[in-house]
Amino acid sequence: MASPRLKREQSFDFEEASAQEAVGSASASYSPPGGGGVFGISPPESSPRDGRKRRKDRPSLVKHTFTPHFDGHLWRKYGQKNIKDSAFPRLYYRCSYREDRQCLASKLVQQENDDDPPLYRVTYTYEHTCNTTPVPTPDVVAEQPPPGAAGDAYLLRFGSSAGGGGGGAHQQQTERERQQQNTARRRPFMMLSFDSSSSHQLHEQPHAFPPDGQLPATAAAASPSSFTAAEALAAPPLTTTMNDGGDLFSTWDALRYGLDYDHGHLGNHVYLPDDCNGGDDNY
DNA sequence: ATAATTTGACCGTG
DNA sequence: CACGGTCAAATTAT
Repeated sequence: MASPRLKREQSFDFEEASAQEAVGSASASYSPPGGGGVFGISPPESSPRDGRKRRKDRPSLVKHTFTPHFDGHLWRKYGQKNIKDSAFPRLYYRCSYREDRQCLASKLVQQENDDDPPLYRVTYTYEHTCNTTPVPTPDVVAEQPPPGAAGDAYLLRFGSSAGGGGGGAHQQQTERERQQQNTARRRPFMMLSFDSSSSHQLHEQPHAFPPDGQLPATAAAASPSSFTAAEALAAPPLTTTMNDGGDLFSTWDALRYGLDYDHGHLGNHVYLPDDCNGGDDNY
């Protein structure tokens, strides 16, 4: 009858409290060279009896990006809630290794705008204590989006996070985003789309990318002369010219080819410009 | 069948 | 009291 809600032992008490906002800065690189990292906190192993840390005390990192799922880590969605202050629901993700490696790393993904390339505000809480090496994922961060001014172009910052070669964590994106018609009525902004060899849940998608690595004409044709992420992505010359310092290309190249290799099971990642969900907010 | 996801409800903090 | 956050169970997808 009633819901047997068991008493959960939520004794999350941490020390340290540095809520920094790395807005427009891809400096959110998780590289703890020796007990530091972005958060610089310690795992909750002490006796959480006295220090009643408030929620606000939790170390969190705010980052704006168009690819909230491209941080090189595996996240498991554990909740979704509608925020009164936001027209979009907030998604709660936790490290998939939380139970395996006690990784308390969690992140909140909230859509800020419903622009063609929806901007997501990702709030990272705690660092990954797991030993999993993040896959080289390009971070597309938006730099200070115009609040009210005519934002014609966002400053997309392409950065590569982590550079491990072993490949421990795989990106996994399993959002049930219904494929709506790509009506590029507004700005022909291109979305980042990575297709893997293995077909996943998106059986509805026959082919997101041509084998030759060409960008979908959907936006390609729609962007006659405008800086778009697609251009930057499609820019990398496939001619093995070995451009020194081509970190960007290197990353992308590895992403497009390295990840393409079905070494096991890579997650598909298809970003579609769907104007948020249809009114499907079952409340 | 397994795993991840989804949704609702409860708790904590402000 | 209200909002936000998390957990638990149920459902769905693979």
